[in-house]
Amino acid sequence: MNKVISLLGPTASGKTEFAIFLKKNFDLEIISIDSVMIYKYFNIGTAKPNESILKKIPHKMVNIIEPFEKFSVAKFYSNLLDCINEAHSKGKVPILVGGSMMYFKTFFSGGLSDLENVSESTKKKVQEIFASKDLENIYDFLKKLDPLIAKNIHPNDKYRIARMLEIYFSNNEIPSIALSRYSRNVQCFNNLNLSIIPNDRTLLHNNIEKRTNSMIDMGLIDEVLDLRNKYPKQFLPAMSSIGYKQVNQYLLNDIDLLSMKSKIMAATRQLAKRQITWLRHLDATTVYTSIDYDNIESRVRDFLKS
RNA sequence: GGCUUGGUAGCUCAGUUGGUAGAGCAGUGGACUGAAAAUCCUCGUGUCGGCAGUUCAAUUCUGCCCCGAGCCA
Repeated sequence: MNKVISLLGPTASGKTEFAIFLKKNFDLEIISIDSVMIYKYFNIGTAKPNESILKKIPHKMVNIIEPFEKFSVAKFYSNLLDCINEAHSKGKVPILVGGSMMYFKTFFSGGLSDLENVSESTKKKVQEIFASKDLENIYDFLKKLDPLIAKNIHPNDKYRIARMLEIYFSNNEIPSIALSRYSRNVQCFNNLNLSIIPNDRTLLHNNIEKRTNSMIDMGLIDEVLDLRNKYPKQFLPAMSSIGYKQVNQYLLNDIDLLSMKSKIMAATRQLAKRQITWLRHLDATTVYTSIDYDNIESRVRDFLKS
């Protein structure tokens, strides 16, 4: 009794509805694998199930932190293990549903390297380096410090170069050594992994268009306004996610309503593409080209019986 | 009807003093271990509106035609 079902798919592929359908037929516990739905009050733009659905059909890992809090894969992973254990202790099989593929990857590979947390002062130090030096120089520094790690990072990838410096300063070791240190709990679950890779991109794009329009109709702009009023000067990590970012640009008069919509749709399509790239290369999952209710349901039924 | 102006990649446009063209966006494929819905990389042949003329050579010059915008009647 250590079964775990995973259902992964790109945005707008209908996985959430499908998980709810499965939950009605089997004794499952839904655990969301979504880096933005974890935030409270980010509802419409994340396509989060509404409150009455969440009440009837609880989703773990949804609405677990405040908008101004910082989250991370590490926090996600330890939370996830707790949720899985809790479900198992209740005799339920957890079903992990979502599209945050790095989170899934972390779960499948049994966790992250054993690293020190990065302190605020270290973060600041790294920021100052980036403010005072050219990216090129910083990359050269990393290349001399740790050629192995630099090889895997593109010189333009500011984000990852910064992260490697943070790792270096917090662990007092070069990143490639620090990252190779694991205190992993070996993945000891009995997994059923199901992926949705839509074979009809046009259909997916149409769904994205419909869903974006309906988000706006449902009041996405008001949701962003409310968040801005509630947290006027705070940095909200989820504000840089799709939908929220573009509505903010619209509210600042940087773009008009029409281009706001088309930018949201484009960003969503790009997200779906990246998610599909992950799915093509994550192994050990059974791939479906669309949500095939009958086939997936019988697959789940067999798995639960076994 | 006359004058002005534009018609170049799916979209917005640049360019060729005549040698068949290139950016941004979109799209595609990919990378990705603590903000990942983030961050980053790869990929550009299109009757240069149509027909004819000049020319060794026209998308570029000339003429006519078609379509759009503006102004004048």
